[in-house]
Amino acid sequence: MGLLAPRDPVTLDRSFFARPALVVAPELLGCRIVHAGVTVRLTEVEAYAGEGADPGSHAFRGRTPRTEVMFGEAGHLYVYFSYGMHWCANAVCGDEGVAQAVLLRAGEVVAGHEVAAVRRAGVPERDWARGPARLTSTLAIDRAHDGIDVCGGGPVRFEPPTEPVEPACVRTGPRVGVSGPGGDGTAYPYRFWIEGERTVSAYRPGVIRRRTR
DNA sequence: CATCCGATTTCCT
DNA sequence: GGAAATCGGATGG
Repeated sequence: MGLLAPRDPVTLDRSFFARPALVVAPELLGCRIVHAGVTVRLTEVEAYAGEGADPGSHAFRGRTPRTEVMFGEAGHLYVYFSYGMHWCANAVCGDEGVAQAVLLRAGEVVAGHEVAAVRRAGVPERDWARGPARLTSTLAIDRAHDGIDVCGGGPVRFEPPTEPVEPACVRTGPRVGVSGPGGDGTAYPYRFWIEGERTVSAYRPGVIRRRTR
């Protein structure tokens, strides 16, 4: 398997997710997430390392009621509420007790166009899942799915790519919208995307916040 | 493309 | 009590 060969097919079982988020993240590119009649092929994700290791992570300062699922078993969804009106979804990674996750940032609808068109009425198709909150909106994922197991035959599931993603097309760079120390992203180039995809969200630097203590 | 601001939870002070 | 937030839609240039 040379550097330019397509990746081996992946099996999206629990052991797939029970690895470091930085390993899982690029392998999720091209995979599909299925829920409520719509299938999205992932084109952009972001890794979040664990407690104490990643100032951008919600789990940086340790366990809270909100972040509890991130510390739990891999292969569950961590869904959080953002800016008073949006929901964003992560796949929990790593060993139990290790709070790592991969944020599902963007993708393209590859099945269920009719359902998505109703759910996202008035929105151009390109934008249906172009952004983490748009993605969950199109898939009808919200608070009810926080903590849900995606490896156990439940309503939300992942599927491997139908066409392999060329590793040469995988790019990495600064995360989007992450504030706090390292918020410029350069210290944490944990975003991964597929080069040339129209659904990759526009880069917006995080607000660089002053030290809060 | 840039800027503006909404509407609400979470967690720190 | 209040700042900050893994954002997105609207509007203006």
